[in-house]
Amino acid sequence: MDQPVTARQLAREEMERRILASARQQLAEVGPAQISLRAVARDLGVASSAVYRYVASREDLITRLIMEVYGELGDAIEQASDSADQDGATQWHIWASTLRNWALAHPYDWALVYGTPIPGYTAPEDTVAPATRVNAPLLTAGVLSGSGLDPDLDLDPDDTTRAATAAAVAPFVAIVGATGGTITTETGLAMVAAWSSIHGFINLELGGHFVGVLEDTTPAFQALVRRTARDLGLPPSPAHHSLS
Amino acid sequence: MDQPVTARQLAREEMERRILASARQQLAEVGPAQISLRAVARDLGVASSAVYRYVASREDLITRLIMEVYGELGDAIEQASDSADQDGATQWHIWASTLRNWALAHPYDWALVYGTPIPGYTAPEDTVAPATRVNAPLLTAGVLSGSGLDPDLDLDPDDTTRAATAAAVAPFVAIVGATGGTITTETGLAMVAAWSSIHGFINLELGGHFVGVLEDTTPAFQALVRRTARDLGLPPSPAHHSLS
DNA sequence: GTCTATACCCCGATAGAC
DNA sequence: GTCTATCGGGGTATAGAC
Repeated sequence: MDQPVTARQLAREEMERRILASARQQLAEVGPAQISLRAVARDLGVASSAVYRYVASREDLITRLIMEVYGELGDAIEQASDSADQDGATQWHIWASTLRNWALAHPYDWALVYGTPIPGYTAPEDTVAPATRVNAPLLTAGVLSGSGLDPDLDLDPDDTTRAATAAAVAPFVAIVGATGGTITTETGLAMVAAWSSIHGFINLELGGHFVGVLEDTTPAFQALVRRTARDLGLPPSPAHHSLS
Repeated sequence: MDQPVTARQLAREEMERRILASARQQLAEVGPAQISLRAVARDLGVASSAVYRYVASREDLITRLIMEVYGELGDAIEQASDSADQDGATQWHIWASTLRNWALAHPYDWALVYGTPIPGYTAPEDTVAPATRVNAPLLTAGVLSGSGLDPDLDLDPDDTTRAATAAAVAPFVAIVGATGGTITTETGLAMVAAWSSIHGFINLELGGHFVGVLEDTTPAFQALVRRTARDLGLPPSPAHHSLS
């Protein structure tokens, strides 16, 4: 089926690349909800109708942007993850710090994928796979398998609640199980909590909600990461000063 | 200075009320970034120029919306807070649950104040006061003062980092101190972490990021609240089954 | 594959009559 | 205080010539 690469194909790919790049820049200037095909066309110096040869609609453009952003964030996460030893606590620190640093450096890209959903737009299933990559290091690495989480950490008030809670996180526990590791319900809950706190901190920081509350956000975030590492049952690691 | 209430004033207040109500509805339909004065005018059946007699600009309208939303959320929080005993752990559970339930019931209102910032819009200082009310119960109530946080919970790797961390949360510690309570740096950090995790969970849930990960989000959230209560050093409370 | 032209919408904000 | 009219933009998407 695949023809050898023709000049036509190369030109098309180049144009697609330019369209995406222009849209990315626009995203950083006006935000996700205001992205428009016409602005892309203006930026590239072509007629707006020409863009429709490469992008089916505005929705399609946004979908591609989302996949590209997930891809780049996934790359950043993987690259940072690979360049370190496999110590669980270290991996966790690296993952969290990389996520935050990337979000601070690319706030609109972050908002596109983890911010307020764009009204009237619903992401197709194509975006699920690249989204998974971002969190993959946490599941596949030894982050959780080495968890020495306190087994007597019983937070559930009664058996009924305990059962409902176990059922609630079952899919997550199964996902981790599919990667080879095995975790308890309690560890799954700790993971969701840790994940939530990282995202929450980043979003609160980006939203300016720490102004007047935190003098310097970075040490507070580092403390948060250390706290969650402990909650995850990860053994204390050596210094992490260089992780921002 | 204040004149007795004239019919003119009543009419004006009624019109202002309608404009805000219409904008609120629009917010729920098209999202914060797409709110427009013209749509409000259309909705109310008046000329678009007439709206400018009541609202100075689009920015002004958004600011009023933000203050109104903060006000309503603050009301909900205060009401829920007052109708319960003053046990710290219970207050924390109520605060977190009320926040989440309100967010799930009013996702666009939530997004307006805690979601991705609107590009090109920066909130004036008028919005700070109503925003504070939402978190007030956590500071003024005995939530933190009764904290029996483990004093040997030393998460900081060295003295330099410890000092930087203490300086980072100093404003927050001071805010709590101004309400009469006194907390340690460690408790302040725990508070920021707990706050972050609640917000993060809500935003991840609203963004659909728990689909396929959590079968039921409510028990997971309850477990998160219990976990953060423990992190805050709050003594375990009796049952909280009815808090959803 | 790109163009012009078009149909049919949207917006913020202001001027001036009534 | 409301109106019409206007300036000067913005947008999605398609049709049809080249």
